[in-house]
Amino acid sequence: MLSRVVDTGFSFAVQAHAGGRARAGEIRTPHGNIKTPAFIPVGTKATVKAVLPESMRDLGAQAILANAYHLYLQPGADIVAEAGGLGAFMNWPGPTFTDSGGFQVMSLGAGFKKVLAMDSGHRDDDVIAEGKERLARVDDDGVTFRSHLDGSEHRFTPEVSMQVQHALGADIIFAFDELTTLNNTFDYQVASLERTRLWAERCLIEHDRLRSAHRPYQALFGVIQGAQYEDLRRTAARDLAGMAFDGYGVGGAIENRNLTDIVGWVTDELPDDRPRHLLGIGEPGDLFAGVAAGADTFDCVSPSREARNSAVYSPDGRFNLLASTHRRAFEPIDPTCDCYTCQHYTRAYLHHAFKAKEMVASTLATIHNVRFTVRLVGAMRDAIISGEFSELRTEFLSRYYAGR
RNA sequence: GGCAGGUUGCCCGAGCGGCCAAUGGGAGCGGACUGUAAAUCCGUCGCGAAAGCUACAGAGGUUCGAAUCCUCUACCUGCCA
Repeated sequence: MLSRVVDTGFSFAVQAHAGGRARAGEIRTPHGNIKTPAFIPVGTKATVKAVLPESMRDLGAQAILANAYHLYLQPGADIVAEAGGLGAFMNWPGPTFTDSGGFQVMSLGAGFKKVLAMDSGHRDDDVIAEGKERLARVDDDGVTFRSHLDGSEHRFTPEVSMQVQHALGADIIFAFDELTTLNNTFDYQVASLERTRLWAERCLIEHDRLRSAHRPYQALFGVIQGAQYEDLRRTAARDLAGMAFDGYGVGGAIENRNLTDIVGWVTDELPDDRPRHLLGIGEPGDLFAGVAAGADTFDCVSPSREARNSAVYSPDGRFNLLASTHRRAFEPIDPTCDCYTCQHYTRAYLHHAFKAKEMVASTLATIHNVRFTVRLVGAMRDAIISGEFSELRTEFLSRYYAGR
C-alpha cells in the first residue's frame, strides 16, 4: 500500500559534513531555497534598516527574519496578512522567518543591553537594566507586554504568537519561548525551561489547528533554552526533538566563550535531518563557533546595527569609520570585498557621510556588513563541502582578531 | 549725538562675591553594540604625570577672596535723534 506523501514545500537535506559537527545542506521553502550554513539578516519591522530589499537580494541574502511582536504592534498582523503576507508586504520575494516575540520577553522584561550580554556572576531574577522600566511580565500562561510605542497593554501566549505568525505568513516561524538572562538563578532557569517546554507543546497544537487554513505551508521551529547548563540544554533538546517540529532554534543569552559547548550539547541531541537555527548570533568568531558546533542558519542584528553605528567588518577585524584616521583614507573598507559599497566608495567618503549624519552612510555601511557576513558564512559552506572548514576557521580568525 | 543692554573655554550658552577650570548643549576625540524600545548608548573633552600653571574682552581697583562689585578703554546690539 502506498503511503501518501504530502509535499509541504518545506524540507531539509544535509549535503556534506566537515570533520566535526559542521555540515552543509539546503532548506527548501515555498519561497525559495536556502543553502546552509547561511546568515539570515534581520528585518525586525519588515525592513532591514537603511537598506532596500533589492539590495538585500543583490548582496546575496537568502532569507530575512522579521519579528512577530513588532509587526503585531505596528502595523498589525491583519494588515500584513491583507497585503499578502510578510514577503509580499515588504517586497521580498525570497524565504522569510519570523521570531515569535520570545526575545521581547527578555528585552522588554528583565534585561536589556548588559543583562543580556554580560555575566556579572550576580544572580537575581528581578534585575532590570538601570533606568529602564520593565515592559514585559511572564507567567506560566504567557507574557503581558506594555507597548514601547504607546504604553498600551498586550497579552502574548503561545497561541497568540502562533496566530500572529500565521497571519504574517513567514515560511519559517518559531515557537514562543522565554529567553532568560545570564543573571537569573539556576532555579529560575529550571522553571523557565519547563515553561518553555509546555509552551512548545501548545505552539505545536495551535500550529496544527491553524495550519489547514493556511497555504503555503509554514514550518515551525521549536526553541531550545537552558542557559549555560549542560543538563538543561540536553534535556531541552531531547524533549523538543521528540516533538513534531520542522526544525530547531537554539536560543538564550549565550556568552561567546560557551557558544561551542552549548550548541554542541544541543546538536548532539537533535535529529540530523532537521535544520538548526542559532538565534541572535552573528559576529564572525561566533558564526565559526556556531557552524563548527552544527548550526545551519543564523540571524543577528549586529551587522546591520553596528553598520548604522559606523562600525564595519574587514578581514583584519572590525573598525570604526568615524575614527579620524579615515578622513583621508581613499580606499574601500575591504579591497577584497565584492559589495556595492566597496566597489564604489572609499572609507574617506563614508567617514564624511557618517560625520555629516547623512543617511547613505548607514545604507552603504549596512550593505557592506551584511554582505561581509553573508559571504563569510557562504565561505564556510564552501569550505565544509571541500573539506577545508577548520583551515578556513583558523586562517580567518587569526587574522580577524590579530589586533586584539 | 543720547539712552539702554552685552562681551564666558573650538561654537552656542548658564553662572551674577568663596562649594568655579566654571552647569547644559553642540563640535572634536575614543569606546560599546549578538532572535533591534538602537541613525542608539557610554566615556572624554584648558595645559601638565603631578605639584601646579594659565583662563570668563583689555587695563586698573575694592575685597581675606572676583567670571561675578567699581573705574576707564575697545568692540557688539537695540531704542531715540
